[in-house]
Amino acid sequence: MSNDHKHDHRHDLSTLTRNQAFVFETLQNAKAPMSAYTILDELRDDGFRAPLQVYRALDKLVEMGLVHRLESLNAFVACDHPEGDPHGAIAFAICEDCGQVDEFADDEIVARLGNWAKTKKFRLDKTIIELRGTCETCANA
Amino acid sequence: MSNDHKHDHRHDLSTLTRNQAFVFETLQNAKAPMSAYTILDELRDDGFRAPLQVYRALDKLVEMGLVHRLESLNAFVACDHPEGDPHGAIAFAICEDCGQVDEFADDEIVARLGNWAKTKKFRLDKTIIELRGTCETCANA
DNA sequence: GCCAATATGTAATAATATAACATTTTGAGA
DNA sequence: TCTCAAAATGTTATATTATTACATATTGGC
Repeated sequence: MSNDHKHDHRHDLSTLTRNQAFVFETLQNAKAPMSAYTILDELRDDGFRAPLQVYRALDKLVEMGLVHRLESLNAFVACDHPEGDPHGAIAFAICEDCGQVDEFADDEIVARLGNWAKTKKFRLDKTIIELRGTCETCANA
Repeated sequence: MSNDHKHDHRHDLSTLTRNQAFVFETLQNAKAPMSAYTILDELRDDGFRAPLQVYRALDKLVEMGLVHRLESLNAFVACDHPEGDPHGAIAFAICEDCGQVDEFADDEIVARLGNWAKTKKFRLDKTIIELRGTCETCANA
């Protein structure tokens, strides 16, 4: 059985620490995924000086489910889901052109992967689904 | 429509260049995914001296469909499929413990993702599905 | 207030990946 | 076979992403 549900959005934003809040806000304002180092550069003026400050905040935010890491980009996005709406595995569609990310869930896919895991007795911790391509807008441009 | 089928196993192994053959053989003999730098270290004795020699061979091998890149590991594995058996998107189940990778296909999942893309008019170039967890053997150990 | 857990600051370094440029090899067609 | 363009290779330097190690500060339950 998957435990992707482990990290719900139980976390009140007011419980974020100073650094976590800065990083989260930066990601929320971003139009596309950001690398840790890009975030760092944006936060120099707010007293950030080292990568670890960003990585540590990101670790927590991902753990809380407020931020997602895009493995195929080595970058991060703020979660798109309505506050407090917990979810299982999510798929990301990433436009190579404009960088925009569309986040969606498909229960049937999650179920099929869970089933495969069950059959193989594979203990599933984390599911990564990323689609790379071109969004409608960029395809028409 | 996905064009994940673009890179079939049309490529005769005899068409591999010297460097490609070395890298491919190294991956085929490996029990777990290898990073580019680990491959480089294994091939020092065969005249490899720089990362680019490995990355360039990997690029071609991935293009040919003989090797897969695991995005969540920044590592590479030799394709597991019988020679000449073309395939669409593949899922990888990666054991965090022993590193072994189980490669599988699920047409229904591919279809659903393709459908999502069609609906959103997203031009799908590449599908990444990676399951992180613990394999049966390691779970019992 | 005490103290343990958590968060932060900072420097150094490790791990992964690409840019830029020179040279060599390969293979299709004249 | 010769030619020449495409592909592959060699090499140095550098960019990008991520972690280790250690010191200090803050927070919150008791």
